[in-house]
Amino acid sequence: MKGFIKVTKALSDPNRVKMVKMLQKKEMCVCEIQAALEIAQPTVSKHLKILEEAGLVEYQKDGLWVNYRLADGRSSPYAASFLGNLKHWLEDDPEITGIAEKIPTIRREDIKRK
Amino acid sequence: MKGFIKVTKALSDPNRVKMVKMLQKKEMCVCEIQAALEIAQPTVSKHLKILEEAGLVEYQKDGLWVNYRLADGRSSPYAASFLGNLKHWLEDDPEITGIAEKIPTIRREDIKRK
DNA sequence: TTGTTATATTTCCAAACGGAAATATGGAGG
DNA sequence: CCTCCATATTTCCGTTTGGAAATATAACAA
Repeated sequence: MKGFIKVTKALSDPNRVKMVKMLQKKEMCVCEIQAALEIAQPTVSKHLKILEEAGLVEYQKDGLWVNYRLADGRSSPYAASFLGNLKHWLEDDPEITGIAEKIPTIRREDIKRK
Repeated sequence: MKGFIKVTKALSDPNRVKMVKMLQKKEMCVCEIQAALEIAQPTVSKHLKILEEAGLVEYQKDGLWVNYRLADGRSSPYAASFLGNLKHWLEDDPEITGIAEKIPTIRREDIKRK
């Protein structure tokens, strides 16, 4: 039960769902996700941790960057199933398509922070 | 997006998931669900409303009783999909099997309130 | 009508949640 | 060593959530 609740809870926040949908397109680092969603960097990190603990995403460090990608589903059958469904779900959602259009314009080298 | 979030939010609480699993066995009234979960009646009603607004359950009045059952899924494709998955998911979960064993012993005529 | 019963709604409280600001960590390059 | 820079963690704040108690609603019965 706990594993199932972790996945549904992780997917019960719009920004986290958007992150999953973004990562369907390509692997992204924290700062790219931040640029796409326009929320603070610590907030992005917190959300990504929740997704990771639910078995929905995984990451790989590359120098200073941390690249996140969709998990393969080995750690949670529930996560695997939801990730499968989300491949076709929400594809026509305006919030999702808006972000999808924005992604190609985001390059990690160009991101400025204050 | 909103419809999807409603379903995942509805299924992100253990008691609500238990309600769905119970209703897979049979149609139940509020007082029977209350007896099975051992939580206060207003809490049961509140949870059922959340499940109903997510398109996961529906109800039919029968005199004083209100019988809840799983929705047919027409109101939400997400709800329909999750209900399908939940038919086999959590079947061996101890929390779920414990409740499943308890259900046959609950008869609405025997339930006493204070 | 009055009373009784099952359910819904309201009200309140403590805990959890999403968010941002400040701070800490840790790798890369002088 | 020291300084950047990307990310993580901590801290705090306002909002939401799950819960129970009190109250309201609605349907049956006398």
